Amino acid sequence: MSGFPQRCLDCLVRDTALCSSMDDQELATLSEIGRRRVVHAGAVVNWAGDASTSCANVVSGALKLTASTADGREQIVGLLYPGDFVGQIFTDQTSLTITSLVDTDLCVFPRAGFERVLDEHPRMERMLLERTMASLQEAQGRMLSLGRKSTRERVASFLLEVADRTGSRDETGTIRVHVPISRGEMADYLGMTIETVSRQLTLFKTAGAITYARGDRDCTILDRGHLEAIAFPDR
Amino acid sequence: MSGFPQRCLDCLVRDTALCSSMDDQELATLSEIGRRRVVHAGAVVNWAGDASTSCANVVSGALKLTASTADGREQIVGLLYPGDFVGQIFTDQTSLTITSLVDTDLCVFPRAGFERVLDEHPRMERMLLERTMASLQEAQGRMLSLGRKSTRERVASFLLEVADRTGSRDETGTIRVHVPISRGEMADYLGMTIETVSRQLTLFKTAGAITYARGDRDCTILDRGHLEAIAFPDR
DNA sequence: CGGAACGTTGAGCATAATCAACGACTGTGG
DNA sequence: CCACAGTCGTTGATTATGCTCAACGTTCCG
Repeated sequence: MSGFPQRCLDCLVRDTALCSSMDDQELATLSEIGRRRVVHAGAVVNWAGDASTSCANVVSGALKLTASTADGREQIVGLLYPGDFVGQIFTDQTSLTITSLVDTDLCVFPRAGFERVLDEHPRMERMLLERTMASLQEAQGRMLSLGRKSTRERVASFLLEVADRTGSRDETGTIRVHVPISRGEMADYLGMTIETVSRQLTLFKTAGAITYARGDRDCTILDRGHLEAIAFPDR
Repeated sequence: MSGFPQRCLDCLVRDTALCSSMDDQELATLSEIGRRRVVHAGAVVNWAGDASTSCANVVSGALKLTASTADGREQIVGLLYPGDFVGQIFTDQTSLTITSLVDTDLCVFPRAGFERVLDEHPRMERMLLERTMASLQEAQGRMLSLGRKSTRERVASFLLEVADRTGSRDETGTIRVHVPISRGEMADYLGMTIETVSRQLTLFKTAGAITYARGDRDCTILDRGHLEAIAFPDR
């Protein structure tokens, strides 16, 4: 079957990634230039400053995007999940370091080829535009958090954010949440130190709003209202 | 002369705004739906939460984009200058308050009409995509600043930023800078208080890196290297 | 068993916020 | 013309938030 993208047929993100803007016919052109790549946990996919030669869709797993100062301070500026697009196109140099948080599958495209496909597929370009705008809006919310919220508010917001993305609610109203990152990464995401993250979590646990086993990345939200009241103070 | 956009002919941003992606012919369709609007200093152009019914190009002047918490804390998430595009398209509700910093001319389009023009003009859509990506990258840099830099570093970076955008250098190497915003707005931009901004500026003045008349928005950078060393510490 | 990585907790400290007072400048009204 | 209030910026004193430094417990591996 000529050019029919076998690999794409059973792809986990066929209907959520940028590919979902293409029909099976169109997908052939994209499929031709894409290659699957497995990235093991903790590996750096791209260093800030590298030439921008490729981009990708996240198929499974998770990535973090970090910006850093010359003296080594780090800020996580984004977390990416299956279906998300990664890469800095239309520019020759990257500004972010990309690291996998867990074993991750990528569908990688050479940048030049991807840009050519984009030229010819307005629906995909539109989808990318909408997603870029959504990322920008998310970034604006995070600027508000980083600039104006207390550490307590930021930790509470973060837990709710993760709960909304991946949490599963049981019949008693408790929400099981898997926090995909370490304390250190939470700190880098929230613009604070490991110690402060740990202390704030302990305070929430003491207050009965959450529980978790010591050092564990699984967390149960017992009192969502409590966290919401802290994350979004009305006055 | 059929549909030839008279108003656009002598437009100050004909060659820098999104319009620069269109030839005179194409511009007619955009011109038809655009209307000039003058916004006086301090006026709110849009409140966060309003329906997203229009968008615009900044023709002259300057705008600030602010995000805020329910209890009134504000963070400036962007400053817009002539040639910049304003508005949240592809979404029905706005999330940002837009305020003019000085008397500002806008070229306003109804959102629906603008989106239709975008559908039909891939070069303009591409330009908007590139600009949105640039805004996102800028936002990522600001997340790093807000999350990981000291107030001193942030104020120094800000002065350099403004100098690079609008500063004029004279023969002795000093740079005249007009800071387009009040101390309060600098604080909102940099995620700190008015008092801290003032103190950091005083420190730079005392150190001989800058001068300014008390309370003035015009500032002279005497020692760019000093500010750079503070803004970008190497170790 | 030893070491490394990670998380927690405590003590002390520094940075920046808060609270307060004051000076300079602007525009208004007497 | 001056008195006045209002806004904005500066400066000082005090407080609190969150960082730094340090110690220690746990878990996971070799």
